[in-house]
Amino acid sequence: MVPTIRDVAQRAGVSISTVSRVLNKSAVVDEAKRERVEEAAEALGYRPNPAALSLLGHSTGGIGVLLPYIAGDFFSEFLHRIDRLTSENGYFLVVSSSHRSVKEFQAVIQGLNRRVDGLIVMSTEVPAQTVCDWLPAGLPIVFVNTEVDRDGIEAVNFDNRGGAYRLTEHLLERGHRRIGFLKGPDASCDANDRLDGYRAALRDHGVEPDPALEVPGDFTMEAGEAAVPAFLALDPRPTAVFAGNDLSAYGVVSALRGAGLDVPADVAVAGFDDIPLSRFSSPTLTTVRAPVREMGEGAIERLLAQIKGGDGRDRRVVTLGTEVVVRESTAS
Amino acid sequence: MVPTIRDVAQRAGVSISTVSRVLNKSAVVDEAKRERVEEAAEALGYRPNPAALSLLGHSTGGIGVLLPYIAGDFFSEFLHRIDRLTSENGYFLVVSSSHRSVKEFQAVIQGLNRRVDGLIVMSTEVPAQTVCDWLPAGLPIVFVNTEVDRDGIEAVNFDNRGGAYRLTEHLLERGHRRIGFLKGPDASCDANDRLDGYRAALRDHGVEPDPALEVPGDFTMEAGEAAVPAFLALDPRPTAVFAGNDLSAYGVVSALRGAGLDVPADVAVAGFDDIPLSRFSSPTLTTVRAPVREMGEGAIERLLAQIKGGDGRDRRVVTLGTEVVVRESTAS
DNA sequence: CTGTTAGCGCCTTCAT
DNA sequence: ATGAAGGCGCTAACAG
Repeated sequence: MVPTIRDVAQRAGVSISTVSRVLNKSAVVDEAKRERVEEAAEALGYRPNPAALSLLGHSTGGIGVLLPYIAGDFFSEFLHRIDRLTSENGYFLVVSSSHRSVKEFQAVIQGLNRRVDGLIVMSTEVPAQTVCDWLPAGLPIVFVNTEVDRDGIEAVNFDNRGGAYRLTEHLLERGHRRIGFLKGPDASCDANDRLDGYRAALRDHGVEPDPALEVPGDFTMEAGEAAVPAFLALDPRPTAVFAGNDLSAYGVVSALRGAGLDVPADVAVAGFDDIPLSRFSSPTLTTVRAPVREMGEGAIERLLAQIKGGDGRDRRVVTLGTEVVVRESTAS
Repeated sequence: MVPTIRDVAQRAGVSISTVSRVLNKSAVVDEAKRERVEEAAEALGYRPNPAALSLLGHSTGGIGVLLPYIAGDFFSEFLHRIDRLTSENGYFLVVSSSHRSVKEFQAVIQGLNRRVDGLIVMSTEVPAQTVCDWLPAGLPIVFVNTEVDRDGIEAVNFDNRGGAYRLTEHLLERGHRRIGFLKGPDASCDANDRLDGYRAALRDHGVEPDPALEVPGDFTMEAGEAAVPAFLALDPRPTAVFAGNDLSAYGVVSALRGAGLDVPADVAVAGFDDIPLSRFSSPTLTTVRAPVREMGEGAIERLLAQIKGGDGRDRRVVTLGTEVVVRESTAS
């Protein structure tokens, strides 16, 4: 069996309280006994039972991370950043990223409740306020890339709208006036913010947004391929397509080529996310880059601050900037 | 405060034992009381404290996953597969993927000990036996892509050596005789198995491996770029380079181009992993595909079987096959 | 300074 | 069928 504090006490010939005091340095203990206890603990390989600690209301040592299912590098990079800072601070990560419904999402988040000291939540479909209502007040939470509809909530977001706005401006500068937009999932706030930015840029440059140019999609490559016939059927045909994310942009590129059109000569294509592929594909893809690393680090830093109870924290939404990356797929 | 079993008992006008019996269906309880208890629990939103359960020696509900730092899709796809099956079975995932040293790796793995019911460990540098020695016997573990040096250990590996062997054969068939090999980290068993496969294929086809053709690397793109001068300095210069993984293969491609050489016309390049980029890059990359999905699902299934105590389990290493994917970068 | 004791929330005998 | 009591491992008062 795993040794308990009692085993250590027995081996050192002291009471369990003395052991506790030594190991937690919570009081002064006779030098000789201290050494005996330390030796005994070392010899037995004693480690306090985390369940007992957390039952006493102490820290669980866990940090929960809830993400939607995200493929690839955003996921791994984000988690990696969090992981580093988390383990450096003696915490471990409890991760969940597969929720097929809001119901399931809620169940997972509530199941995590007393298992972690704090939560980092990326919720693209459920607003922050709702998530908070599922949990006891006082549980530290930092949201990431989530719609925040109330004050007093901490979040690290990035500027979807601004990125889409500037990417659209880039297309306008290149002379495009008929710019198709491939939408993301209806419920996704990322998708909606990007659409907003696209529309706003058009308006601000004197181009009235045309609903016919906005084709439904869901961020998958298949949706990108499926959307191309709709774009090509328009009259006049769009000279550029702004896809809601890189993955679906590749679907668009692939289907356009299938239709005998060249990218960017016949139709320019742009995406959003700057996945690694975008730098290497042929053509390389014009897109918008999100500050993944800063988001991960920012979120965990603010969460740890909340947990450590520094009450001078700023309960607010931080929005990090995004950067337009111009590449071949929108070359004039 | 979060409601305890006592709150439920009080609200239902029964003792806590009765509540426990109802909620766990551990004994027959009077119909009327049962309903009252269920109502009370529902109304209060009662959920047993996981710490208390685990203190009683019951399940913690956690499954630990230890991975080395892996960029991109292998990581996210693997974790995603595990996550799905894990949460479907009512467990949650405790993840750690950043260990800069064996010491730290050991600390993390030991820290996870009583927090989880079982462990999935991918250890590319420390053999399975050593990891087992750090933990109490009896804790369910399944290794993934890890060197196993003793019987009685469960693991899901994939055939690094065979994949490298067959990819080398492919290059030989294309007529290459001077094939450079860009190595991975010395301590990585993946890297070593791939090197083994490369050498074996050469020998089996009557080509004596030349140590000068084996250039050090560490699986990063930078290492790939840095290695190119060494390859080009050889006389005769290699006509093909087999990089230990895709990422470093791209470094090689990039630096070869920088040196004015064409891939594959002047030098063929191949990698290992089949990252998503490989299908889209220019040129598309010849590589070896690992069965990520099967590994994730296989590992978690076998771990759950261990946890559920089915003792008819087969304690052995399962090695999944790999597949050579021929693309443009090695076209004749 | 140090040992004893009372819980933390829950399940599980043990009586009733 | 049900309530009372013991104890999982540990810390934090409380007595010495």
